[in-house]
Amino acid sequence: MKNMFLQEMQERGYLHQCTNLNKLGEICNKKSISGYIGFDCTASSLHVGSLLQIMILKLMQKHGHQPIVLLGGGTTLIGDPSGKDSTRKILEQKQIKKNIQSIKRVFKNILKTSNRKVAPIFVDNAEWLTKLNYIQFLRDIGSHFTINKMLTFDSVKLRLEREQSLSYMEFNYMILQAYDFYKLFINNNCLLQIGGSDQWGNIVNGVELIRRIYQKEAYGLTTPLITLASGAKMGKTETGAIWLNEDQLSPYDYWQFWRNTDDQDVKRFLNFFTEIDLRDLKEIFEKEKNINNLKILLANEATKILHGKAASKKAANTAKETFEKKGMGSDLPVIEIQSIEIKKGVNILDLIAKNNILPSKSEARRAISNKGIRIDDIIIKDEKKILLPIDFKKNILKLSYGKKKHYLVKII
RNA sequence: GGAGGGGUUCCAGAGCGGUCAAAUGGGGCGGGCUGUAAACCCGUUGACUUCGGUCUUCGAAAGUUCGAAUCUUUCCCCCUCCA
Repeated sequence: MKNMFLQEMQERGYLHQCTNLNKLGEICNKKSISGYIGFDCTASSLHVGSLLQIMILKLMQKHGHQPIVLLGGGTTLIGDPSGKDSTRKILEQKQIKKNIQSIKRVFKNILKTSNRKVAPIFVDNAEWLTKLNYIQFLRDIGSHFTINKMLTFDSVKLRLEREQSLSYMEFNYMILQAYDFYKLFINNNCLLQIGGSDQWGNIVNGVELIRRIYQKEAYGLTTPLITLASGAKMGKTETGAIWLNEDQLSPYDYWQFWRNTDDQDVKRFLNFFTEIDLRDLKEIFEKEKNINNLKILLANEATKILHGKAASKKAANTAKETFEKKGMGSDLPVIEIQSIEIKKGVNILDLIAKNNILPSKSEARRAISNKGIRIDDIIIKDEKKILLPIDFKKNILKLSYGKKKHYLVKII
């Protein structure tokens, strides 16, 4: 008998590997379990690369299981060597604490918090990792790991094969992650750890540690690595990461990110990043032949999950207003100028550079000579253009850089 | 510990006394085509500029020279081989 939760995991494409799928299914059928995913706290916000994991936590809730969000305040002090060629710069504890606070907000937006049974539990592994007694830890936990085995894990093996240095500190990462699982198993009765496919080794270590110490079975499950049709990893566009925190990426820009999805990725992403029922999705795919409508649907739904219905609608309306009607959407970023300044005249280059539309005047000049700057959809040809009150209709004007970046310049 | 190779602009990688803000490729950005897609084509890719130029960059510092990414010295870092 298949379990609904795992079945949906599979159908949505979230499932890559599992230590024991059948057994886990049986347990999930009998009772609600809690499972955890660990998140790195290197930055003050997660980006879309972590979104799939968060969707899984949400899916757990849907099926009555309780998600545990482990914010790795302790492990971030060490740095996971998985999938990395070089040691990351080590952050200070204070910064990590700040990051955790900031990251938490996203989970509170996305996950259901009202129903106590499935409300997410937040834990920070700094709580236990920073208090470990070294000798005691080596005796209790370290004795269960053999170097022979550890050397075979990809995270270590690849680094060594490439002859990239791996510090002893990083080498210990997998043990710490195994210990996390062990801790949560005892403290929170957490039976399951989920992670990206690069976490498989780390997860299996946890499962084995629990088996060694308690002769009990815990479960591990990984998700596939999501790549874009272009082959790039998700979330790290060169323009800047697609942050989940609103203060680092506006709902409008987030909506745009999804709207600009590659054709080839759209259906997959609707499965991954929306909560639309799978049967409904199937029907939509059959009926809707205009791929752009699917992209809009994706943008609407994905933005709704992160920023809420109202923000999603607003972003969609702004997009419609701006791109379809060539007008001014209200959700476009606003640049304010003092009316005294505008009476004196504001140089277009200064305006662009000072408001970070482009990083320097030189780039602004270049953009102008490449026909990349428009005011109210008219190409600016003169880099010496001075903005004066007559350029504004009703104290407002639309400044565009390229086809997609639009700003409202307002006189205040 | 001994011997050698190397650190160049976002990345890879040329340059090895002036013609170097630095070839070429990738990536990015802009334009064209289109559908706010992909592919393709074109342009652009240190900063400031009164568009004449000016200023800051080739691991760091000091020096040689009219002139240094290029030569010398010291220092820092990485790699390879031998022990």
